[in-house]
Formats: sequence, C-alpha cells, structure tokens
Amino acid sequence: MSNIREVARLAEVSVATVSRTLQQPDLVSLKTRNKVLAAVKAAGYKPNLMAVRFRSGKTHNLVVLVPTVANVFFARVISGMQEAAHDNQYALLLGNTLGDDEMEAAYARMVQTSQADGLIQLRAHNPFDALQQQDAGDDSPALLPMVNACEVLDKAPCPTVVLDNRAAACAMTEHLLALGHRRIAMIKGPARSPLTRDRVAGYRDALQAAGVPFAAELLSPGNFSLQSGFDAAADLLALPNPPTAIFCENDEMAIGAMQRIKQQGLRVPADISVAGFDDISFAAFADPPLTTIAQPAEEFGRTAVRLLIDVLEGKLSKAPKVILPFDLVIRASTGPAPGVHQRQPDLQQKDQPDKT
Amino acid sequence: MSNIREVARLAEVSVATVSRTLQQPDLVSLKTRNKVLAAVKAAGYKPNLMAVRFRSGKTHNLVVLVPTVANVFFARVISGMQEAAHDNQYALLLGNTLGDDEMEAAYARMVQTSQADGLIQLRAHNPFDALQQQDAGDDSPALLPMVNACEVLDKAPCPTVVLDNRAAACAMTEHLLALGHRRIAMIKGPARSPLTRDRVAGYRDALQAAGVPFAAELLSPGNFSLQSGFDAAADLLALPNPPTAIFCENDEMAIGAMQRIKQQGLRVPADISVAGFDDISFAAFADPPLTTIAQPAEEFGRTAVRLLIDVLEGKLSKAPKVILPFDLVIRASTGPAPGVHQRQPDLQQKDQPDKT
DNA sequence: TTAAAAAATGTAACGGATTACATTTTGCCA
DNA sequence: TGGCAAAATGTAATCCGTTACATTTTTTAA
Repeated sequence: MSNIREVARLAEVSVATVSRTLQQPDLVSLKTRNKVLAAVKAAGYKPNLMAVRFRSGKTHNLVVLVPTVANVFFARVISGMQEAAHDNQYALLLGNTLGDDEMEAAYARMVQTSQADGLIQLRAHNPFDALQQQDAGDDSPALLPMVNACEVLDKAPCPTVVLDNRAAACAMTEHLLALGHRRIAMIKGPARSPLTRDRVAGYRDALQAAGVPFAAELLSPGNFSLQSGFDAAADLLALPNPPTAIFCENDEMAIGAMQRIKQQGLRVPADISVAGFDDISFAAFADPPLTTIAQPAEEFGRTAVRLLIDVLEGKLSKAPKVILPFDLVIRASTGPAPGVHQRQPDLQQKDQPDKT
Repeated sequence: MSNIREVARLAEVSVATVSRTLQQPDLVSLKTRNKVLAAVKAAGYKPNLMAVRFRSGKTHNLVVLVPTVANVFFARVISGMQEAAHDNQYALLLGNTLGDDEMEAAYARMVQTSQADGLIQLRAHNPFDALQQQDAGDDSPALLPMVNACEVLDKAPCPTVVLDNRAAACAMTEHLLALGHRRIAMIKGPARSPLTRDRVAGYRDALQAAGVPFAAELLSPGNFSLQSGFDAAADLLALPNPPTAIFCENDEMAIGAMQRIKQQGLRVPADISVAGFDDISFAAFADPPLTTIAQPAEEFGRTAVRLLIDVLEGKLSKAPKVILPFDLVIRASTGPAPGVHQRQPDLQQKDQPDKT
C-alpha cells in the first residue's frame, strides 16, 4: 500500500501539502490540490487509519458489553447503536460477555490499552472496578468513558439510559388488576439485578395500591430464557392455589410460560392471563398475541452511543440519566380473570400483528 | 498514561530492554527482568496497542457484515464468531448493513484503510467489488482477506462456510411427502439469493423424485421476517386449491405463517403442516412446536473466524469450501396430510395429473 | 516599483513500540 | 589471567500521518 510520501513524490510536493489537501483543502491552491488529488488517485492512496489514530490517540472504536447477542431485545439495542455509531464515524466492537465479570474486565482493558475510546455496558456492573485504578491522583475526576444502558447500576459513575422499570411494571400490574386478577404471579429475572428489583417493586406498588396482599410464593425466579419461563410456569401451576395471571419480566419467558400453560390444557387468557415485557417481534406473533411493555430498544442503543460520544468529546460535566418512555401494549394474552364476566375490560384494543 | 520510555527511565534500562522483557523474556537476565517488571507495575504501564498495531500493521480486528443482527439466527452465528475471535485475540467489528451495498462497501473499506485485517460476509455479495481494485498487477493473486458464510456466492473468491441447502430442503420436502402431502407450498427468501435458489432446487428435487408436479403458484416470496411469513400464508390460503403443507425457508416466516393459519380457524398440523428452517430457540416453543432444519449456527461463526485467521496468516493457498451438517428436527407442526390415515403415502394417486 | 501582508508550501519533530545492528558485560577455558 | 564466545543491553531507525514553525511565493497598497 502506498503512503503519503509516495504521493508527495508523485505530485512533487511535500507531505504536508498532501495531508492538507486531504484534511483542509482550502489551505491549498487549486492547482496544487488537483495535482495532489491526481497523484492520490494514481497511487491508489488510502490513508492508513491505524497511523492516524495512533497519532491522534483516538481509535474511534466503541466497545459494547452485552450479556448475550442471542437475546432478541439486545439485538435490537445493538442495531440502534450500530446506526448511531456509523452516523458518527465510530465502529462498534462487540463484547459478548455471557455475564462473565472476567470477560467484561478483558474488554474494559481494551479501553485502557487504547484499542477503544469508550465502552457501553448493558448490564448492571462496572467492568472497570476489576481493573486497578489508573492515575487516581488526578485533580479533575473525569467521567469514566462509559455509558450504562438498559440494566443500570444504582450509582453509576457514568451517564445512564434507562426505562422507568418500576412504573412500567406497576402499569402492567394495574392492567391485570383492572381485569379482575387478584392472584398475579411474576416470573423474575436474575435476582441480583437492579432491573428485576425495580420491576418487582413496581409490581408490589400496584398490588399495595389495590389492597391486594403480596404472596411470596407467586414470585418465581427466571433467567430471561424461553426455557426458564416454561419451567417457572410449571412451578406456578403446581401451587395449591395457582395464579390467574402471570407477569413475566421479558417476552421470551412469557412465550415459554404460555407454552407450558397450554400444554397443561389451560387456555390463555380464559384460564390464565400472561403478560410480557420488551415487545420483541415475536410477541405480536405469539399465540395468543402477547400483552407486553414496549421498550424503545433501538433508541436505547442510539442514545447510549450519543451520550458516550459526548463524554469522549468532553461535552458533559455531569453524568446525565436519560429515562426513555415505555408503552403498555395490550394484545390478546390478557383477559378478565376467570369468574369476572366482562366487567368493562379497560380499553381493550387488541392490535393485530399487521403493523410491524 | 505512561509509556515505554517512562518505564525504561524508572528501571534505568533502555527501551529495547523493556520491550524485550515483555515480548521475549528469555533474552533478558533475571535481575534486569525483575527490575523492569517492578518499574512496569510502578508506572502502571500498559502498552499502547494502537502503537503496537500501527507498527505491526496488524489490527487484530475482524469486520462482520451481517444483513441484520436482529435476526435470531445471525445473532447465534455472531455469538460463535465472538467466541472464536476472543479465543484468538481478535476483536469483532460489527457491520449491520441492512443488506445495503453502499454500507457494505463502507465497511469493506475498513480493511483497505487498515482498520481491520479481514472481513466476514454473511450475505452472497462481494463488498470489495465496489471498491477499486488495488495493485492488480501483483504476481501472486493472494486470497481476498474475506470469508463468506451462510449465504455464499457461487464463485466466491475466498473460503466459504455453507450448509448443503439443497440437500436440506430436499430432506424436509421428502419428510412432508412421506406424510402424504402433495400440495406443498414453499415460502421463499429474497429472490436473488443463491441460498433461496438452492432451497427451491432441493424442494423441486424431492418433488420430482416423488413424481409430484411442481406448481409455480405454491412458491411464495418472503423476506425472512415474521410478517412476510404471515402475509405469504394469507396468499397461499386464498388459492383456489390451497396447499396442505407449507415449507418456510426460515423459522420466523414459519411462525408468522402458523399465526395466520390459526387466525383463519385452521389447525396445524391437522389441516395444514408447517415446517421451518434454522431451528432458532423460538421454534421449540412455538405452538405447535416447529418441525425444522437445525443449522449449527454458532459453528458457522466459529468456522468462519478460524478460516479467516488462517487466510490472514497465510496458511491457506486455496480457498476451502466447508460444508456443515444439518439436522432434520421433527416436532409437532408437521403431520399426515388431511385424508391420509396413517397409510402408505405412495398409494395416493391423482386422478388427473396436469402436465406442466 | 517596493515594502508589507497574506497565502502557499516546505521542513522536521512527534507519537510509542519494535527490532536490526552495535556495543558492552559476563562466563568459560586454557 | 588473557582472550574469546555468548549473553545482555543499548542506540537509533522505522512504521505513517499531522502539525508547529520556517520559508517561499503571491497579492495588495502606496
């Protein structure tokens, strides 16, 4: 591959002129500019971005730490990130960490070793914690080159992008309560996650407001996989006094749960209502179509990238906390509790899977 | 961040000794080595990988071109790539191209500009074609730093990893024929794709072998999305003589199609059998569980990465074509054709076989 | 026409690690 | 203990753009 000196030789100018022609054309006379551009073309010259970045100290790479790309929701988030990154001339380095702290630390080190400028974390964990703190004696404790999105730390040392999970879970629970349900189960995510904690809190808020006592046995653990929803539903159905509605913390678990319920010969929602969270594409095509909380997944990604770039460019002094809106999407998987006869089901607008 | 000169100063040695201590420790005496390592620790020194890579000319980055990460199958492939890349100290740059040639070319340029060493393409298209060919006068026409996987070009100028789509589609069609189906529809992928062409060919192979005439109206176009399966099924059901089985070229379309079929009041598989392709996680949790062709998605990713690294390291002289195995997974969405009562399927005879 | 200002171009240092080659130190044997 | 080979270490070039500063050319104004 030819380099800038080669081009300079061909155009019979200095390397500085070549560089300027490409970076700040108005500093170069038209005649010289044309000469240089011709030489560039003749030499098939492409600046070595590795060299540019080495010198500038900016890699224009962003690392994304995602528990698993195989999760449909995260895939959408990443899709949004990709879009925003591409628009800003950044590239995305994918870190599929499987929730492993060790692996996350390895990727975080890419920032320290100048392989990437910053990092986006989709899990409630600070990967820099595992690394020895660099120059702690700095006078200006700048923000970490990180953004925490979706599942966020309680006291994140960086900007965050988050949903009001508590309010969303509350809204869904209220929807179920309004349908007459009193025994409402929840299939949770991994226990230690703040996200799960918030959703459980919202669920309890709604129960309390309605004067429905909280029953610990209706809280079932899951891990966001189809199978875990299936298994948790089995446990819930085996209770002496099973629930009439199951609120799952994501759509995969809801689909798994519905599968189990139907296998048992029960009908959704006639016998048991099921609700999900996320509104992945499969939700609208589930049988019955799934009532869920729609999250602006792509917007999470876009916002996270934009915030990170702002941090990197020093445009932020404080770490903002962006709260994105959710939407209660009522489809056919939730209905009146058994025994409750069409008691004015609130705004029952089942949307067809016709619109994507 | 401290650099190698800082460490050299601290350890009172030359920069060369520091570099050797870290790269080829056996060339350095134990005493010096310890001194250097202490200095490294004291300075909190991390080699600037940007500099290392600039000098070595190797970025240790691989670009992945994927039509859409939101596709569950591709997400699994990427997951496998990630694994293999990480094992080999490579990082993955994600290129979500949405099937756009322009975008693909932009990512391919990253290889030319030394932002990445090589590229993996999951679509049947050579992104380097759009770029002006560099040094075509080379005496040794080396392999392109590219691997083409999943959806591959007919005459790929690089290693490929592929499924025998024709055989797989043939196997599934044979399964449906064995169940007594004679009017078997296929919901295709995008028309111009070799992958779709091969699957249609396999479908026709099986029909022909069974002496079942091919009917063009049973070939319905789709684009691998849930919605397109839904729409295509609607069209097929509206035919004067609708199919008794629908073979979809991926699981999403199959799930969409089942949704449509059930909405029409028909039963799967009692009235219509439905088969998919890919065996994504949702397939087993569909209602009914989906009969499909299982592909080793993660293995596609792993193999592609390994092959690419081999190319980059010059270990390959010719471009190998790796064919991965498929598996026919029979679940509950396929059953005997209506009217066929567990009998030998080949006793079925058409009264007036229309010649085409 | 000439001096001064403005525009264009050139020179060379710089960034951080690697490494060929040069130099110094150590180890060993006679 | 001298002398030589081997081991250890040092010096400086190199990778390739960018850019501060220096120099040359052109333009402007008097």
